[in-house]
Amino acid sequence: MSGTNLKKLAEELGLSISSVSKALRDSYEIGSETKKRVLAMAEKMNYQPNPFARGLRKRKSITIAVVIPEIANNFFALAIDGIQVIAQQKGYHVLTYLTQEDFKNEESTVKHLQGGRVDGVLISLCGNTTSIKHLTDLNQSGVPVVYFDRVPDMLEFPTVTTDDYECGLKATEHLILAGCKKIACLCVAGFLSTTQKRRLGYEAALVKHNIPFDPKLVIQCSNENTANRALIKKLLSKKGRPDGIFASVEKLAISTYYVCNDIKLNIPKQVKVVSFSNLRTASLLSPSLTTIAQPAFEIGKASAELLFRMIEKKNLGNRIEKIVLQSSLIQRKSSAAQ
Amino acid sequence: MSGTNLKKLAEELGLSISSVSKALRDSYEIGSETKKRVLAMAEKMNYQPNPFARGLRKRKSITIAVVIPEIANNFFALAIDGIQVIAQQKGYHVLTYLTQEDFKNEESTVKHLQGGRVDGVLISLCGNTTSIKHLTDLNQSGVPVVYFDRVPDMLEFPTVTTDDYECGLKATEHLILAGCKKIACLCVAGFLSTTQKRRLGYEAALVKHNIPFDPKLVIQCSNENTANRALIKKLLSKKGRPDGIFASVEKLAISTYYVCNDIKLNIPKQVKVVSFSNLRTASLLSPSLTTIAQPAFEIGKASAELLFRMIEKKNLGNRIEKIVLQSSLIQRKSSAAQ
DNA sequence: CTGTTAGCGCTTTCAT
DNA sequence: ATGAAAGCGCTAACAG
Repeated sequence: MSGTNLKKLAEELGLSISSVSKALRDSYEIGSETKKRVLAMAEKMNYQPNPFARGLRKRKSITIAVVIPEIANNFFALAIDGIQVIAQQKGYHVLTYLTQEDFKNEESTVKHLQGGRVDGVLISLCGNTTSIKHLTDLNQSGVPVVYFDRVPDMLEFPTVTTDDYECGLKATEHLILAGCKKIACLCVAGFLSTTQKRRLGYEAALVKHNIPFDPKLVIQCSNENTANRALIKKLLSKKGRPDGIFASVEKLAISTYYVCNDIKLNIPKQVKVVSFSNLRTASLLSPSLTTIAQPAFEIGKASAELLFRMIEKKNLGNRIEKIVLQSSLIQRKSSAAQ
Repeated sequence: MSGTNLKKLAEELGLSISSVSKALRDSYEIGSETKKRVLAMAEKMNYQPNPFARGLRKRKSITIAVVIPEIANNFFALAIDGIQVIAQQKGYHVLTYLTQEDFKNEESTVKHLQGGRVDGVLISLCGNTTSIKHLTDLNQSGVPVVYFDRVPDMLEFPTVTTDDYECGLKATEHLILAGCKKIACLCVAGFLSTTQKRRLGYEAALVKHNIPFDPKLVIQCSNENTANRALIKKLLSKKGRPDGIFASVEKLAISTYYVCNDIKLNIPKQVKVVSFSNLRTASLLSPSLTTIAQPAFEIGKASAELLFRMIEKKNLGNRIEKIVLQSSLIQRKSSAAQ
């Protein structure tokens, strides 16, 4: 039992509960002498206010929730890092939830957030999310929601994203300029706007360079690594295989890396690969992979900052702010250590 | 405003607040007819109990805190994953805090946890933590604390760790058996038991194989990547450089990888490297790095399970349980894709 | 400047 | 089987 509460403090000091409360909150109604005494005693008795009592009374939790599909993924880990930095600055607590890429999980998690547990929510949707009613409900119950990276396809929400279309184009163009004639696009199935936009960028690059679009070169992958690897292996094993690969998410680039290793295909001599990723992983991947690095940390920070702006202004998404950050193409110089 | 509370539900149903409360908690005191009506109305009005009111009343938060030095680090990301899985099973919420390897941060974070915000704490200490008074205080105030991975050096606490000494020995022995004559040990400075134990394992392996111990080969690194790289570069640039490197943490292995790339030193032909790491990163690192993979996900799960056992039994650390999990040495077959 | 009081939403005796 | 009432610890309006 921590047990040190206002009542005990007040008894010890011979003051009333409310005076102690006011003294601790540095109210102008309290004399400086008394304040000192109270502060000293609070320190001595190791007093910490009960967050539940305060939350109940003030109808404020000083807490935000972060809902993400997974965390064993550099992008989200870095994003959380950014979120935490801002939250800490603001004196907020951060509840983290993993949906494990499962819509059912996302739905029940968001529902649990209705009761007033948090003052705001940051979310990156999971791959198979089709409806966001659970989130609009939450929003209507008074909780501001900011979507980051994996955002709903509609226009009416506060979002923080990167320039996915442009980067899909840039990445594919990079392969074309490197001499690739037959470029495959590895996508993840689903309605995620990010993947969609990247694929559209891929197609636009082909059009721009007068390369015919072959739907058979667009590979719909899943969340199953082994299944994905089988698909990629099949793609790269047959003759007439592509000489360029655009992996629209990091995971698929890693799978490609594996498969190439496995079937002894040299990157970049036999196949060139360009992938979305982030700085840290990019540095670990074979130096021969070119990557589009998303500013994950900055996305986290920007999302949290936007959310806090909304919380402070009690803006539930009436004035919608949309932020788009720039990714950068990173091409590592080939190395000698191979 | 969510606004749906027991009072409104009760009014709508023409029942008393307490009856509705009981019905929702499936009390035997309420008739099954009434229960159905209540449940239906709660569903309809999208009722979610206020966690603060409940927490205040029941003196229980259904929340745990996870305090870690950083998250943009595969080990901790995977550990959190494991923790979340267990917490979700138990219906608990998870507050995450990053200390950013800063003791001051760790101290103030832990202090904020005193007020009853959480029912238990999982912590991995930061590198420069020397005293754990803040944690023993927290524990005495009634909050069970489980230490994982980076645990205090003393014996009296519930911990979840890996077999660091054995693995330090195993890793070094691996290098010796691979023919290395001059093996350097990259450590991080500080009182972390993990690093200490790994270094002791390194020394033990040398003794076992009659290799003289040269203190100049033990490099004390820091949290500064650039400084570390400079140290490693210096180590590997001079003639008479080591032919084997034991990196006691993943970060240092990555730095080594960079430096070797930079100064065109071939791994493993010119320098063999073995490092602590975890499965996912191990697979990204050059196939020529051998790694000791820590079961990060399992550590997370085991830690959370231990904590919940303590919470349920109101065990504040009187009966101390210590869990040691096994790491495994992973040697990737060299690949053709280089 | 300090104290009294009501009440946030919920659970839990205790009555009925 | 249902309801009334007290109280968890805190804040804020109102008195003094």
